[in-house]
Amino acid sequence: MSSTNQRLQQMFDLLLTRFGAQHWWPAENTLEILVGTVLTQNTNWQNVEKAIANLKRKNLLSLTALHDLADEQLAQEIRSAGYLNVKTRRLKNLARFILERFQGDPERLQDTGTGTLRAELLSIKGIGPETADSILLYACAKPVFVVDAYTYRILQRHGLADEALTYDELQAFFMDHLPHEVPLFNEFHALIVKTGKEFCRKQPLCEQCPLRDWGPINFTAKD
DNA sequence: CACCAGGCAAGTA
DNA sequence: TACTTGCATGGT
Repeated sequence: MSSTNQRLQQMFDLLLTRFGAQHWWPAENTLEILVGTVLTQNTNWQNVEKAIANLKRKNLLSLTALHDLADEQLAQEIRSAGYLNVKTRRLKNLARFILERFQGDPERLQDTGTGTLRAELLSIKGIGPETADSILLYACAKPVFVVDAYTYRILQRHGLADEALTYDELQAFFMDHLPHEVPLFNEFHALIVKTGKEFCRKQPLCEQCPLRDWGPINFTAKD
C-alpha cells in the first residue's frame, strides 16, 4: 500500500462524507444509460433529463425507435440536449451497433470482455474515451475509472496534476492506486463531478471546497 | 448581455 | 503530432 493509494482513498472518503452517495447513473434501464451518455456530452444534465423525458413520453426510448426515426424528428425530440444534429447521428450509430452486434439487447454488452468492448465502442463515430468508459462502468458494471473535464480541473486547481496528462494517463493513475471495485469507481467519479459543479466553476469557491486543506499529492503519470 | 455544461470529430499546419 | 473549430440548447 503506497502513500498515493492512501491519499486517493482519503480524498474519496472526504468527498463521500461531505456529499454522500450520488446514486449514479440515474436511469430506469440500461438503454436509458446508453442514451444519456451520448446526450450529456459537453452538456448540462438538466437539459439531458428533459430530452430523455421527452423520448419516454412519446415511447421513443427504444432501440428500434431510435434507429428507425427520421433524423429530423429525432433531432427535434432531443433538441433540449443541444448539438441536436450531431447527437442524432451518434445515437443512431450506437443504436445500430447494439442491434447488429448484440441482437438489440443492451444487457448482452456485459458478456463481452472489458478491453474488447472498449475498443469496439471507441470505433463508433461519436463515442470517445469518456463516453465509452461511462458505458463500461455505469451500463456494464465494469471496474473502469471515468475521467472527465472536472477531474482535470479539480486536480489542476489543487496542484495535483500536470495539465499535460492525457486521458489514458490520468485514468491509469487512478486505476493503479485504487482497488478495482465498481461501487468505488462509480461513486468516486460522481463525487468528483459533484465537487466540480459546486466549487470548481469559473468563479471558484475554493475557500469552501472540501478539498481546500487536502494538500498536494505530487503525482505524475508514472508514480 | 456573456458564459458555461458529466465531448467528440474533422480540419489545418 | 499538436492545436483549432463546429456543434446548440437552456440555466445563471
